[in-house]
Amino acid sequence: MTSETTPALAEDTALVGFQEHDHENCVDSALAIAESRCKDEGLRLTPVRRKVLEMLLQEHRALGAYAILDRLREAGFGSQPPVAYRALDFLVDNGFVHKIERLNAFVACAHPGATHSPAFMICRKCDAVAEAHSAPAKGALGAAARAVGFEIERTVVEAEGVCPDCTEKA
Amino acid sequence: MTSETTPALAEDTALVGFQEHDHENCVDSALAIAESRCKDEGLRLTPVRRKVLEMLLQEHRALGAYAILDRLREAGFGSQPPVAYRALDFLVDNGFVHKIERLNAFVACAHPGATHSPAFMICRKCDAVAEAHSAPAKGALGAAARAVGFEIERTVVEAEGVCPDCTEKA
DNA sequence: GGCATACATGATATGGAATAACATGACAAG
DNA sequence: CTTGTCATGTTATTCCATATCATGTATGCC
Repeated sequence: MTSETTPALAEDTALVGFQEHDHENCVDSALAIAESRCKDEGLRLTPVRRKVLEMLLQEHRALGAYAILDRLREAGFGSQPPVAYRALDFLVDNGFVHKIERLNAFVACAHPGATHSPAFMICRKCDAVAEAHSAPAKGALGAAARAVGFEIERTVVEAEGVCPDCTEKA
Repeated sequence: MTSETTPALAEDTALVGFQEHDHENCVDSALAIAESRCKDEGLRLTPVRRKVLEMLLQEHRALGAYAILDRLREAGFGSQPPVAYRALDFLVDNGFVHKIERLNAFVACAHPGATHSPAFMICRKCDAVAEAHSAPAKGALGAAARAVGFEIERTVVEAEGVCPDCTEKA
């Protein structure tokens, strides 16, 4: 589901996911950014954590916790659920990885470094996931929240539909 | 996960959204609306389905599938997972119930009758859930989708935070 | 009525997601 | 060296979800 058609579109903003890109480079640079950010902020990007991030970057799609666990086992790490969940917790808490609630699965963040409130487009045919930015608290939801006195701390925004590749094939 | 600490519903009022209301009446009228809509559209609101809807309306908060299953068992229905999931599928497909992805749980729709794309406010302290309307496809996400050719069919919008009651208590 | 069909339910079994609880190891600070 | 903290590992369990097959029930058609 990665690489294939799709012309280059305004690259540097919002979208990564349904477009071609230099994959090798994107994995390496994302890992480098993660390492540097961890160093700066005193976070420990340990081997398990790094491995999980690396494989999510490599796959470039959402992986379930048990798929991650399988790969950890193959790589010689612990293979019980908490091993994966703890690494994922760390990565999610620090913004390196996002959880896709709709799929109960995880993807590497496409915009590392930036603090953001992500939105996702999920293809129901091929499970490809693209990350965009959202500002849900500024629209109708934000108004509703203010009206009743609800304090928004975090938002989940996920659009389900069909990606350009799958539309084309059909 | 959804805590089972409901004090008996002796009162006629409970929290919808985060506001008081005439609970008895709201359950009855919602059931009536559902029945009438099913009749109109040739849908079969069978006993299991009706029971599930009724108990979600009664509880007025998100219930997990197995909590629902427990109640079905008590009411003399089948007690295996598919029984609950099939009823829930029917109710969700027809807009009587929404699934809260963040909680892997289900709530009765607060705006029956209207076709809508709901948004939710979920209190992380007490798990209360309020429903609002959203139009995510009209904002930044919609623009991003159009830009890459992603066809949005459905959206999940869930805000996590603290409800007015819990804010007050703190 | 008898029959075919579609749909609803029931029961079994299994797979995947997530966490509780407890033990060990590595390491830095005092 | 001891203590505290954080990361990892392991066991066990609970909850969420679906595939599969069998049975029942309403409906419409001949």
